[in-house]
Amino acid sequence: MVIARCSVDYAGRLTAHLPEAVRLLMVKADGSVLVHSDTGGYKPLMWMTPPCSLLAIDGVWTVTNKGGEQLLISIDEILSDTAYELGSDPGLVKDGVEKHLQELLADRCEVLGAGWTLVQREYFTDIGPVDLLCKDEAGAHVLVEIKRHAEIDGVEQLTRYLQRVSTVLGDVKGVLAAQSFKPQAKVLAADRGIACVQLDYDALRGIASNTPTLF
Amino acid sequence: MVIARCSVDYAGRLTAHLPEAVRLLMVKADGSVLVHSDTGGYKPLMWMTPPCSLLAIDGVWTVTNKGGEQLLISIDEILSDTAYELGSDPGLVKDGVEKHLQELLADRCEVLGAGWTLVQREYFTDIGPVDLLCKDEAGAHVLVEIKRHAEIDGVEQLTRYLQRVSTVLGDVKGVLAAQSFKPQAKVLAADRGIACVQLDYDALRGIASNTPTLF
DNA sequence: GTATGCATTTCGTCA
DNA sequence: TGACGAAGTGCATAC
Repeated sequence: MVIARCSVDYAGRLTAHLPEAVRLLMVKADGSVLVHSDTGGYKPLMWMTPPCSLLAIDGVWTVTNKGGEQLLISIDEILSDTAYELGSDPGLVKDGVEKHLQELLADRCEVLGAGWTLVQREYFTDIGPVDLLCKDEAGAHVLVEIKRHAEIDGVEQLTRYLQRVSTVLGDVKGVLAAQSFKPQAKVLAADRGIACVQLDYDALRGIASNTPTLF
Repeated sequence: MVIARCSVDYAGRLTAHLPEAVRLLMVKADGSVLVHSDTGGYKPLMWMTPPCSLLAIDGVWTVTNKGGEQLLISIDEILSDTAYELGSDPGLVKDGVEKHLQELLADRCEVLGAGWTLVQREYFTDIGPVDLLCKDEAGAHVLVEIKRHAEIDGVEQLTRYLQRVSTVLGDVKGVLAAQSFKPQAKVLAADRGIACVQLDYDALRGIASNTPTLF
């Protein structure tokens, strides 16, 4: 970890240049290099992802990638230079993403509609897997696409599935299930006869006493 | 900048947990906090984007967001603690992104087809701007969508533009121009009568001597 | 302020 | 390894 006044150039998928300024240079154990400023969130100003090699000659660091991309760091003054062995990191545990929503809904697809039953999770088509294949109370097939936040892409995706699956299963309905919806997604879904069901993650995780809002 | 043995918990848009290990904690001037391990590219294991506030009590850092998201860092042992004022950073200069491709193509849309002329760049429709509106050698309108890497979404996008614009300009052709294509994008484009033109960025930047591959 | 589209997206998963 | 979809996406820009 080096704090230095430096200028940086990147030549790879694009070209970019950073004028001279004081920045934080981080070199990780896997060889990756990060150039951070004192603002701007978690994304570095410039970086090189592993695997890559670092060559330091005459105050110029040359970081080279497998694909021939290069990061050139010209160091004018070093203000701090520290190094630590951190060791390997234990993995992190996540919860609340789309896959989890899918598992919950698979277990209780009755929240999508009274009397609905699950036929298959991850129902496979040749253009990709459909999240849920259900049957409604009348026994008709329904494709369910699950999103955390539904946007226009989700509607397009489900539309493609519906077209594809209808050639196999005949007439199929579509349901877009999400915790929240963009207005445009709702409009496009309505235009294509796709129902939108708003999910309540906490309610799904808890008891099936809550009925999702239907609109 | 602190190197410490710590465990971290995040509760916000999702919940996540990091067991105790030695990690790098970075606190930027704008208040954002980054938790880095020694591997894994430029993305931190956990983070909080500004604006946010940090409260340190009894070896527990509590980072809180405007939206009520929280990052809890329990520090068991501090191995290093350094601080520097970096000052504001001058902006960086980029080159080679989609907008630049668009400018280059606007100047020489003849690489899309012999005798083609530019009608308008950023041609506006009520569902968004079309990158280029051209006329081919026969005087027919052509919509051009430019991508660095063309995927299925680009085809969908251009399809929507074509439908929309055809109600105004009558019959319109579509061209998807990109430096590279995903196979699926090519197939779907062909299925919808959209031509794909592969671009050579270096050639575009240089002399118009190179003819792009047409397929 | 909200919606839209790009990103050196990065990152995982699965065929 | 390549392709495809999700992301605590972040970020700039147009409406």
